[in-house]
Amino acid sequence: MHNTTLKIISQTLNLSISTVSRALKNHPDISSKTKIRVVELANALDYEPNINAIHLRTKDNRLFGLIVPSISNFFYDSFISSVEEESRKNNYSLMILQSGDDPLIENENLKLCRQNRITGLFACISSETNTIDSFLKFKEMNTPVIFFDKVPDIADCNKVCVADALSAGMAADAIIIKKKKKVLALFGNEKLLITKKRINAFKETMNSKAPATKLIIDFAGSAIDAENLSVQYLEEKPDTVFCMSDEILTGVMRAVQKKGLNIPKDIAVIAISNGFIPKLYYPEITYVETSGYKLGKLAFSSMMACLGGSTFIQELTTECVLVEGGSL
Amino acid sequence: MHNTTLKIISQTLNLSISTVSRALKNHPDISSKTKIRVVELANALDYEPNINAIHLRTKDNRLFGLIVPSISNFFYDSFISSVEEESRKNNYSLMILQSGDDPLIENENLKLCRQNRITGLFACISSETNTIDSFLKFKEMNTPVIFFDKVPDIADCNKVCVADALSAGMAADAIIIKKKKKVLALFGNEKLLITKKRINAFKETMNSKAPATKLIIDFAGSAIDAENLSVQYLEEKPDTVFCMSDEILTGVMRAVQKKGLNIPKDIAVIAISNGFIPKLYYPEITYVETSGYKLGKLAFSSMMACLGGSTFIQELTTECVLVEGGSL
DNA sequence: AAAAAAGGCGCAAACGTTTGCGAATATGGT
DNA sequence: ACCATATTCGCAAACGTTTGCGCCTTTTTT
Repeated sequence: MHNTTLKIISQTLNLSISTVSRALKNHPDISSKTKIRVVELANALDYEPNINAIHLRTKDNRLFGLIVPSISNFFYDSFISSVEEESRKNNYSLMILQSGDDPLIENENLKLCRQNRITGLFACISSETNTIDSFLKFKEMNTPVIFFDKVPDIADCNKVCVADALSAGMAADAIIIKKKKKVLALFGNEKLLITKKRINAFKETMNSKAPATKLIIDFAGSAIDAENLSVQYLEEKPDTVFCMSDEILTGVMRAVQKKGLNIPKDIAVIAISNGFIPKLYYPEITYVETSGYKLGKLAFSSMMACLGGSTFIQELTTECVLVEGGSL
Repeated sequence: MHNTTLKIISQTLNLSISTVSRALKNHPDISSKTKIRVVELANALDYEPNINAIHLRTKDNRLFGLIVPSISNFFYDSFISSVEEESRKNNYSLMILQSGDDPLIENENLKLCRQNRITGLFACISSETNTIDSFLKFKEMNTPVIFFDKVPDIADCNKVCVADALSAGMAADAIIIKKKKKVLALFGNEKLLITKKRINAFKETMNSKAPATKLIIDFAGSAIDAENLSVQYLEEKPDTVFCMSDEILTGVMRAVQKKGLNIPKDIAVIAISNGFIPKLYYPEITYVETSGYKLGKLAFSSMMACLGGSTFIQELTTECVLVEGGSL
């Protein structure tokens, strides 16, 4: 059983608990002789401070909550990976929870976060959530909330996003440079803010800089959807297909392979992606990178800014870059 | 600020702290009248019990630790997802940590787990770890450790694995049925137990049931490695390639696409996989499924068995199934 | 009607820390 | 030798719970 406590150390050393406590934190009040004695015994006994007692006493839990629709997702997992890394480096623990896109579970998770007195929350709202009141409770208690990726459509909250509009515009630019004439553009869930932003930017760029280009636009709710739609639209012989996300890309690629089309000879492909999926194919798919990893770093620094006292509400976006594969 | 405590409730209701505490847990000693009063006020004040105080008092932290080389991995993320789900359902919190395959970080993580007095640990050891002493410390303190996926090569510890030997054997059987004559088999890190098991089972099955089949066997440390090796070995015109893992598969597929080979006409492909990657291609890759999700469920139930008092050391494996794509 | 049982509640200790304050001892300056 | 100042340490309260025990009222039993 693991039960070395300050009390035990103090008793065997004939010291008071407070002296031991101070000795272990290198407090100037304590002589170096006793410090050595204490530290040595502590090591010998495998002493580990009881986190619960510390948190109870100090009221600082050094714990972040992170809520995400699903951990098992090629964007979120890299985001989480990034936040976990930073948290550990900064001596914070991280409680990761998944909502399954279910507002009920989401609320349970928020409750868990409140019970655990988290010092800050990273939240990606589920696509079914239509009220964010429970999130606002945290603001009342002065716990910062950093929304990421899927953020609420209201003003006064901290958000970090990949550059939604910019990335779609960059993809459009890349298409225009290659002088493509007929583009199939597939987007995700029509209701999501991220979709709206991307489709608007994409359309606007195309219309303003290359108005002659023909556009076929549709929305797919899943990879399967994207595959079926692609099979259908490829009959119309577009010379390029643009995919708003990795999920769409996987569907499109299956359709392309199914039809036996050669990339980039028969058809060009470009996507907005985290970077993992495009590298699975040969030639690699050209994509505008929206890195979950970078987003995680950004979210974390935003969190630290809030904890540092900044009351400045801000909406940050990661920069994004075009990664050339051979598909365009 | 969030600071409703039992004390506050008790004072405004002219009750003792203990009565309030008991009322909230529906203790039979308390009259239903006061129970109602207490519960109503608690709700009105948004009372949430302080987890730290509870844990300090009860010495039961209801917290699991989970250590994995990387969260951002198509096998582990589903494993984690599964464990998180079960933990939440059973009112446990989960602390997820990644080692980055670095024994030093691994040790830091273990320390964090000890400090947090976790009630149990799910551990996947890094491939660089050569001593598991720090893991054994947990056993001394009666905290169960369930090793998963990459498990130590010693006897007296609890392990859950995908059916390493069986899955490789099944893949071999599938190849034999198709009467393949020359098989390129690529495996992962040679030092890992999982690799040893798979290669032994694969070889044995092939040798005993189809001794005439030519085997080209090699090891790849990464997807890039696998790609390069494949490009090289494909010159020898194997009719089939077997991939020990998803990582290997992605490398092989890039090589196949690079060479412009048609699946399954020019070459057949079969893998051991989680199921995600094989579905990205057309035709889908035939694979023996080793589900991270199922493994997570298994690990969790094994953990619960340990906590339930079972001292029975066991090594469990998930069943596995052949999923036919069109690649063989 | 007296004794026994049951119901409803409070006291106080304990979990393992941190920390303000005061007390004892040692050190320095003149 | 004396006072002032450092140095080193201990006391005790506090963080928010849980829980064994005992006390005072009621109700039930005989």
